[in-house]
Amino acid sequence: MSETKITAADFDNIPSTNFIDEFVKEDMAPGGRTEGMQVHTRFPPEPNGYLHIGHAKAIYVDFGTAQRFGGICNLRMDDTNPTKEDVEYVNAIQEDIHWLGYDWDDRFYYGSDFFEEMYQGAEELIEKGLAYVCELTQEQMREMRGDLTTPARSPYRDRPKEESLDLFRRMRAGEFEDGRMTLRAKIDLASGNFNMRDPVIYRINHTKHHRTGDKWCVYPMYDYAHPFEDAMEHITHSLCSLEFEDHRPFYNWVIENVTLPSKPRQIEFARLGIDHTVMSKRKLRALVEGGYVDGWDDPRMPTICGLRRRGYTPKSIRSFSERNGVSKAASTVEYAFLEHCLREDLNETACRAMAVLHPVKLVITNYPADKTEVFTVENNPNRPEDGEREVSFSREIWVEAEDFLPQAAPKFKRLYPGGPECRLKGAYLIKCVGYETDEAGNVTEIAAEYDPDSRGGDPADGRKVKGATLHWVDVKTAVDAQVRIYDNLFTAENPEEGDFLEHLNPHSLEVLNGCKAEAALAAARPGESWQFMRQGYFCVDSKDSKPGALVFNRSVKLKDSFKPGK
RNA sequence: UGGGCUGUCGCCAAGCGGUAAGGCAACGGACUUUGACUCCGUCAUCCCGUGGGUUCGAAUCCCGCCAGCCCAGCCA
Repeated sequence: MSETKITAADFDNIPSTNFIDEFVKEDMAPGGRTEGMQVHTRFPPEPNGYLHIGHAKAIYVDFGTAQRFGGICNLRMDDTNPTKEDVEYVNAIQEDIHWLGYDWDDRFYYGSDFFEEMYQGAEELIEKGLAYVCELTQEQMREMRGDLTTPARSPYRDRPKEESLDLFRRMRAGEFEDGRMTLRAKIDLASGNFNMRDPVIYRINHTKHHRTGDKWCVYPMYDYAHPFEDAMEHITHSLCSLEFEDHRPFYNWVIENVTLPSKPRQIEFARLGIDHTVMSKRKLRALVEGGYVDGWDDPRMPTICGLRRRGYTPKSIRSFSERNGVSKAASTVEYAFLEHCLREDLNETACRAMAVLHPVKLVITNYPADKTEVFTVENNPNRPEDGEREVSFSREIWVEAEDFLPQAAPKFKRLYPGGPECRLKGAYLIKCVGYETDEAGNVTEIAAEYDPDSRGGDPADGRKVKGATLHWVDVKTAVDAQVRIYDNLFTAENPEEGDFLEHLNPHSLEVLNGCKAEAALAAARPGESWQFMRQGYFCVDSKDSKPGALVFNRSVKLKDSFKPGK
């Protein structure tokens, strides 16, 4: 995080990346609302589930905005509803944010840190005649809320403040059961904005809170708690998603009417949507609890932990968030863009290796049966500093089934009898001379001849190689692996429409057993990503991989310009 | 139907009165011991949801209309 102190005069020199930056600059400018202050934001998740890629955008907006302006960003667990929240999630949330590469130093808060102050603030509102205890039941309140054109009502609205104060104190003391009464802000029952029709700001709930235990039985509502927390933490800019735009008038009402140490400003932006997946916690939870996926960290999930297990890197997710931009227009980004950001990072950093997903044995008929050679290949052509590794080669090797065809096909420049000379990456040039099949006609073995004068892959006479370069694995030293190939979790572009479970993709997971990998991969570590030549990027599974039993998750496939046929 | 917000290329997104950035996707081509990467080129000619208006001049200002999203939890 940036340590630089920025002065008001410096703000003009910081380029704006989005409309929020413009607002911040306006506030920080001479004469502005927060002139002379340090930009201070916060990321306020409710600890009731795991973080997903949508949160990654919010994290980027909250932490990133602070960073750009030399400011700071707090992490706050918004835990004002004990019936939904649990400590289980608190640690996972912190871990995910750190993994993404952001840090809040010692500024870690809980909304519940301010319960006492919030309570005092509520008494202040009562004393000012701006809040009252309402005894309407939930059903009655709903009935009396009015509708789009008729105002709401409450018979308790004009109750003397002494009476409300007494009742509110007894609410806190635990005299009443859940739902018996509420504290409401007294604003405008006829407002076109329902959030201003005397919103409930405190409710009774005798559930044990994950942090404060049984200390409280009255809890503040989000709309009251959030501006309060922001002000207590001296947040200058409270960035949140679009659905809270309607709540801003009440946010400001609280800031204006309760004695608070600072006056934050709420700015809303559009939340992130990605096609072929769902983002709401409710739906993600349904996928986990319904057993449709393996858990919150299933590699198909858009959760941070799922993406991590899939092989996504923090850098790729940050880049995705940043390059998506921030605006107020509801958007659904294509999954292809997320994939692009990952490829971009992995192409740079992932070591190459050879592995065969659908192995077929290829016998080099003119190569001695008892001979083994060792070739040296670079780990990453983009980064010579990553070194080289050795691969063994002998008469029998595994090659990819799709690299062979019984006969020629348009544009196909790999193996087929009488086909072009192909290069075995780092080894020799070969030509296919035949093949064998079983009774069903499946190819069981391919026969080829090699050119002994092409050691390393370069023909001695310098002739041009017509065929493609193929990856391969020596049969003698190959290690077995399981490979998991993933596809979209949903077939529909927007599964949010209707019953989202109807759009589940039955082929979102394909498990391949008996895959062959080169010997060096036996030492691969969980979480490491490799590029298996032309097959994509694969991450060693962090849960199911054990020594001697490799499991790879394909994070993303490579782009492929080869289109068979014509 | 009341309130709030949004509408610029298939998907994101700049643009803030001076004559439509960029990225992804797509499509050509070059290069290549990954049909990857990289590189070059094409991709909103009377156009910026739409109809008017103001102006020498508008995607940008004004008015109307249309479409989409959010709000009637003692959830966040």
